[in-house]
Amino acid sequence: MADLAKDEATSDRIVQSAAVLFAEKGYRSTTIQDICKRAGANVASVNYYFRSKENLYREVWRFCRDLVEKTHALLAFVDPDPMARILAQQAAALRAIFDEGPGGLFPKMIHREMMDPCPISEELRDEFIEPLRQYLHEALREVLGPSATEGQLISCEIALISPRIILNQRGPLIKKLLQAGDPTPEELETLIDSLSVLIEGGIRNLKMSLDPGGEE
Amino acid sequence: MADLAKDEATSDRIVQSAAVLFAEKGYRSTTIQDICKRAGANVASVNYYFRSKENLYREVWRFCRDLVEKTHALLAFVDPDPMARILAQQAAALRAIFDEGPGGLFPKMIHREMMDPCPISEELRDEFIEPLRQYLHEALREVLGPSATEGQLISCEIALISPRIILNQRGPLIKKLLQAGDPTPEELETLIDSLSVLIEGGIRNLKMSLDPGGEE
DNA sequence: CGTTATTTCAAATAAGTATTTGAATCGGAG
DNA sequence: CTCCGATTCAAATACTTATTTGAAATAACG
Repeated sequence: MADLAKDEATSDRIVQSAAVLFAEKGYRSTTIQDICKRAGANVASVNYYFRSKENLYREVWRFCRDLVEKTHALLAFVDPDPMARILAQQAAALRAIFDEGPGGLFPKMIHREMMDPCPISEELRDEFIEPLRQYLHEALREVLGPSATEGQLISCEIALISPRIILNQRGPLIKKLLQAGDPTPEELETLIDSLSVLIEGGIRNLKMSLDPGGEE
Repeated sequence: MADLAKDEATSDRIVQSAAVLFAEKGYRSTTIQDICKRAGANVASVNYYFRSKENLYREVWRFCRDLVEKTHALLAFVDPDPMARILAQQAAALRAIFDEGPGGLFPKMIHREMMDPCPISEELRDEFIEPLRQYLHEALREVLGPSATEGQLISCEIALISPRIILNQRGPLIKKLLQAGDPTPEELETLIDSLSVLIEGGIRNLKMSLDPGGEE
């Protein structure tokens, strides 16, 4: 039987290789052959251990989520200031995108999935993605108050999440904008800072347009 | 010989069908069979008239661009206030994304292309996309002044362009956020308004962080 | 060692899609 | 009408990629 506890079992190597490739290129653009080459395994191994590519994808999601939960309990520390929570989540998400290590995998999977539907999108969204979105939604509601419409909250969510997705994708646009390949750590901090300043000013402005005599 | 001037020549029907499908699903996800079915033509027609899918794609770009130039001369009217130019471009781009008519095709092609590289990305970017980006870049420079770094300008570009791309893609995220399918015209205007308020406040905040004693 | 279960592998199969081909059809010029 | 080039078409080809298969290699265990 497959001894999954052993160090370099083939099925483990496949999950790990697949995680990196799915996070980087998405479900559809990653072929079984790529995965197996990287894992040093035969093409038949994926179907031997996981029955199908789709099933391997499910496994990879669990693997990445468990990785995150093992390292730092997500959202454990809750800042009382909702704006601080929003900005912290944003900064963490952006940093994860450029994190080469295994901690970056789960956010990358999420951002891929938001863009490019795979055959089991629905299932994944409810289990892995929706909770994080809810967290953001509630923080926004708290910042903007009861007079904000749902449509306005959604606009904020779009403004927050879309840069993450775009930066994660490393598509033609980003390649052009970040000419010199990936940003250095300092450039990354600058980027995160600027995007924070933009989003914070944006949300403040929206709040002001709702509630001209704001309390401050 | 193919009489392209005639009303419903097959090659015209193919270009038009292809434009709609490429704009909606991107280069890779659109098959020649889809295009031909929509155009009521045989699968061999694409290669008969255009030699290859790639070449048809080039043709579609020219077609969409010419469409735009015929209807409203792009960027012809230049507002002296750079912030107004930025917001106008943003609103126009967002509206185009939900425009069912042929005028929406060109922006949709651009937004697709920024996300999903096709075999001739480089060529297209230089010819069709870069001029629009330059326009935005210069307006941002004018708003933020000489003390803004290039990195900050790029952050603004990302904040502006990424919501467009995400909304254009109609991917899983947007499907979830805009539950009831496409927004009604009123919802669309609300969305555009909110995003405008967000971006305007964001850029103002960034300017303020550069130049604490702003002239106003 | 020998038997049995597990794992690996190269090759076969299957399914999707772009491209090519050669015959059939159509439409206008003579 | 007849002929000829232009167009359409169904079928063939080529390529990519997921999946299956059956045999060979390996490990487990008596």
